[in-house]
Amino acid sequence: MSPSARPRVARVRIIELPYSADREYDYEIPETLCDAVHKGSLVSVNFGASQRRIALVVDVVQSSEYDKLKPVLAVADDRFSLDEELLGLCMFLRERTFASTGEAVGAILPPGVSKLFGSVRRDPVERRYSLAAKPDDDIIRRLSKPARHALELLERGELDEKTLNDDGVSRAVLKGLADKGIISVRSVEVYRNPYAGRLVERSDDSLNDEQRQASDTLCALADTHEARAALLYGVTGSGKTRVIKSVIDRVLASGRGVILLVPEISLTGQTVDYFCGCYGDRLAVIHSSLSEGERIDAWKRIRSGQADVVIGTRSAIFAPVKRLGLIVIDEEQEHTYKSDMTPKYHARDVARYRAAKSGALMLLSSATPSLESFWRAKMGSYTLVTLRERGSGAPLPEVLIADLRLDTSRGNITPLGGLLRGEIEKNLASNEQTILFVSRRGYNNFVSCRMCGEVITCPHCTVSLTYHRDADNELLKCHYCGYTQTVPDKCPKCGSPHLGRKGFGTQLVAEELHELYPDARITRMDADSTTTKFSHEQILASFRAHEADILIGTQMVTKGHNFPDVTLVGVISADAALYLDDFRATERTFALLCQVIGRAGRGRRPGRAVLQTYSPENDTILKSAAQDYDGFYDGAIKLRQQLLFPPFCDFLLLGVNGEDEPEVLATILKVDARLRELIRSEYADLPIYLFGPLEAPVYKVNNVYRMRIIMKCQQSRRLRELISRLLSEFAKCGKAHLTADVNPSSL
DNA sequence: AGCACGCCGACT
DNA sequence: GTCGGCGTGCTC
Repeated sequence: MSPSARPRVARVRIIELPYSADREYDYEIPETLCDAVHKGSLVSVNFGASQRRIALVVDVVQSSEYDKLKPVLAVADDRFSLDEELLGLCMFLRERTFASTGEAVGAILPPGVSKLFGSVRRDPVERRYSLAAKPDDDIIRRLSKPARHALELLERGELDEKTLNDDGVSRAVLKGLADKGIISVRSVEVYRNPYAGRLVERSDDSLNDEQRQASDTLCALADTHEARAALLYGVTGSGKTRVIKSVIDRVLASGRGVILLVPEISLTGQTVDYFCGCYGDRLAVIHSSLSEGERIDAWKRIRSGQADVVIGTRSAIFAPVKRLGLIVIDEEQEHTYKSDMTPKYHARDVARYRAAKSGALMLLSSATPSLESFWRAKMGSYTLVTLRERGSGAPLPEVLIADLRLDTSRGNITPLGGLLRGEIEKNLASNEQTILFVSRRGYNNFVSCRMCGEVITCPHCTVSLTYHRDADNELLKCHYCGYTQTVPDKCPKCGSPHLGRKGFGTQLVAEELHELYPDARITRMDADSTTTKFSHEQILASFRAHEADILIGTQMVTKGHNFPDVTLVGVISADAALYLDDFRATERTFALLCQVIGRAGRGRRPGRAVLQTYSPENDTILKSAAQDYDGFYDGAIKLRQQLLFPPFCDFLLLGVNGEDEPEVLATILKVDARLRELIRSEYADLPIYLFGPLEAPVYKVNNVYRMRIIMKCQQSRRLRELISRLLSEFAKCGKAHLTADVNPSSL
């Protein structure tokens, strides 16, 4: 062997090891695999006592300190290995979110990692036929009728089997011709793409002066090819999508790729359609309800460069886009961008990392930005680009605040107060459409005893059950674990038969409306009525076609749909989300109300909105009624600063979960003691406030008990080191599991 | 996580 | 005397 021998040692991390064992191990690369194994390869190895494991190669080196190396046994399909950029991303994710390497790889790669070995997946192929040799007339004469027909069709060029079949040419005929050498066959890999061939009319995407200016600013940032971040802030209807489209065009024209994140695919059908229309085959759509095959194919199209625009939900931030030039996060404040399952990442943090690595522009877009992002924009770390005009020229809707206390004092206990009923009646009379928004968060629609006050709760979770009614059943359902039971005829605690429903959900509102306005056509849209894949789209399309007068729905109805005939929007309870014990409650309420209000009057006729509330003087409600984001921001950010809340600090949530309650309690106490000890000694330099141990707001879910410690701190390498040590020490406890979540979406 | 090793109780 | 409990500890 010459001294310049090829590197023979693979430095790997084993997939599916607990946090404490997740470090680097060295393996020898056998001669036969030398060319195949590289940084980012997935390999199979024996680990410990002859266990076959999958491992990620993080480096390839000349030699190892360790002298008894085991060999690398096999290498997985190289199309699913990580390139330098994705490998870095994987390590970033591992460090920032305290995920194991396996969990990080799982988030980045499309198929289950475990499926990379074992049975070989066959790529789906399609046969294509074309003319080979020009047959002489004599032959032609001897061919069957369908065969001659096939030749005619193929005169114009290559065709796929399905098209030929549709034209009456069977597989057998084609095989015959192919055997005679008259036509040739080739197999091409096809990609499963449910969005392929979706026909969408191109819409007008010209820009007004303000939009043009915004676009110019953003394009200039993208053109620097340096890591940049910007916030596009503009009211509903100001044409943010058009501006985004023009920046995407610019980046694509420079030969670079784009990722566009949306909060939820099913709720953003119009946006997806719009971009399908713009980019056709170079677009890949990624979201959670793709099948595994579709997901793998999307990944391959992106990795190979055939698709250079990706639109998708949170996980699309990991798409292997080549020469990434732009990452757009639409509706940036939405909490769906924060993953609450391991790895517990925020898409915005991943975007910032990727933008930094590839010299791309990260563009956040919103009508009601998160306080964190708007603050960063004001502080200058993001370029702030503002759209003030409503592009359509339509004025903002008139907002009426309905004081529900007036109705209650008159003995009216109904979700529909007098003011709102009056407006609905006006709309019905003039044949204009209405949207009613019902928030089902919090204690809506539960059953309680009128005598002792007992609330019927789920036996597996510490939440009340929600009342549902279909054709002829009355049922109580748990929205956390799915448990269902019938409505009891007497109180389980005191035996009283006087059980009553409190609060209201979409169903109750729908029933009330039916009673009040038997002739009105009413549609309901919520998690119960949209169980099948495209039912959202059907309901929305039918409503847009004015096949119903009133649409009742939850959050789903608030997203960017354009309904020109809607002139009235009603919010059944504007308070519902205000008093949740979460520090982002007001911010969410504000954004939600602004969005709902924005649904009204997007056509020619002016719109109006009715907000029903028990606290008409509440500042958040007043500010949202005035669509005054800037005013809301000023107040809210001052409060955050006084209380030292994000963005002025970070939260880190340590949780202990387990089915054995005493075990969970014992473990959280041990974690707490150890944490305090570390903070007092080795990590005394870190500024940390500890709260807890506390029960999680929903203490038991699906029979899992949840305790937590909340840390107010400042993200840093050293803080992560502290947490990482804690996780290594406690991850081994089998019966109660310790997890960490940095800046969780709610506390 | 697995799977060894290891040191104590009830069985062929 | 052995089989088997699950408490530590290691895995290139």
